[in-house]
Amino acid sequence: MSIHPLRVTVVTIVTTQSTQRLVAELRREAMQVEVTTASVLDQPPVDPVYVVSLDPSFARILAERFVSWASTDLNAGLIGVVEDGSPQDNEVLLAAGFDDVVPAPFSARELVARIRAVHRRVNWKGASNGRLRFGEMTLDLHGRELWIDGKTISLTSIELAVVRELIKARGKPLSRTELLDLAWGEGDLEVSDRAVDNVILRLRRKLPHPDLIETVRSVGFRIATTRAT
DNA sequence: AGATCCTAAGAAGAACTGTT
DNA sequence: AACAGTTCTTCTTAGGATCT
Repeated sequence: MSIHPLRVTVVTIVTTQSTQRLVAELRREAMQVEVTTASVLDQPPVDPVYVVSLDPSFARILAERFVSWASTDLNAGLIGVVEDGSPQDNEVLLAAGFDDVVPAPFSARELVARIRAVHRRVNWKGASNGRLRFGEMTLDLHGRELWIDGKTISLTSIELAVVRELIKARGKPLSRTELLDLAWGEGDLEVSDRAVDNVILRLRRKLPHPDLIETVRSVGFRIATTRAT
């Protein structure tokens, strides 16, 4: 069995000593590393993992841009490295959709381990359509897991189906009837609207922020496109 | 008043364990 | 290894409480 080196792109605005040390360490770990600037934003992602070195003054602005860019490809993972960042900076990046955040100064070995972990998640079972992303949520369709704010939430099959359809609707409200058709399927099984209510309730209990699923009165439910923090 | 939320209870199936 | 019994998990329904 041949082993292909893991491809990693390091994105940096300003190349610092810390960045150089990071690149050297990744290469020592037999990773195929490319260093680029934010101009990478203009191109579709080609590597499985992108390590983004962020100055805290840029972090908040750039975070959303990076995530929207990487979301166009369901196989790109994002790790933010924040120079002199605060816990609040980490929270902002995780909430924006980064898969992981490592505050500098960091242990190179720890970062390498985190890269491998994100790579495993991103390339789960090698499926190209195994993940759905929307805002701060990433849904692993195969592993039945939802990642929010760096937390992993296990879902049952019906919870997974409901979240999947809400994410696919991308903020558009879905009625209970639509959710029954899409998540439960259009088989002979008779399921009442209350079943939808209860799955939504269970999901809200599991989510770190229950308001991520909004009730649209007289219409149905939708994934929140914005959330007050 | 109608819509939504929440809790409790029961059914069904899956997973686990012990015995042969 | 195969089977049976037990336990656990998931899903659904019903009904009352709360909200708009």
